[in-house]
Amino acid sequence: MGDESVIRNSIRRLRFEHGEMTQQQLADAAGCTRQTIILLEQQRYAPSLTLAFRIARVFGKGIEEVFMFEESE
Amino acid sequence: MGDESVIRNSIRRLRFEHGEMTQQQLADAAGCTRQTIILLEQQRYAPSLTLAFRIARVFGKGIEEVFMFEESE
DNA sequence: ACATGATGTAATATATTTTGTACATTGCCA
DNA sequence: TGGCAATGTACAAAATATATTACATCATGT
Repeated sequence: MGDESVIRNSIRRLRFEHGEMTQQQLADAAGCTRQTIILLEQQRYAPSLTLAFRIARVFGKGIEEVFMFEESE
Repeated sequence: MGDESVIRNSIRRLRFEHGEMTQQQLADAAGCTRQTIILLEQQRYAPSLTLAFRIARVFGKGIEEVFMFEESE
């Protein structure tokens, strides 16, 4: 899928809205590494659908409230 | 993420509900290969979040209407 | 001044998703 | 009967996501 569609996310904001939750705490809650959270917050890549579900669930949100799909055109 | 959480999907059903849409047509509309659609319909793996968004969008649905997160416990 | 916790960087290794290609099967219809 | 469209299988290769480890920086509190 060599397209230019991009996925943004609000992880950083949500983390702070959840009592200054730490990257490490989120990683633990979502079952991934802190490194992964860092890269996601920096919008370096889109997560797997599985991880997206898990992260959204930590915040009690739906996937599309956390991750935004940005069309190519 | 070596866990046992599983993602199910309703692609096959949605395809038929959309005028017997062909695997190839869906693949084209979603910007992936027919092979990928086949494997997804067989629940062989979870798609990337990007592809999940694209497929859902082809059907005019939200991600969570097409892909279901199944908790480990 | 020092220790500590939170964040960031970098490099490499592993896992997973997606493609590409080639071929098999089945059902349909001229 | 023969051809074609739709689906499926198998396998290797490419692309991408995630983990691991180790170290850097900055702010805070003592």
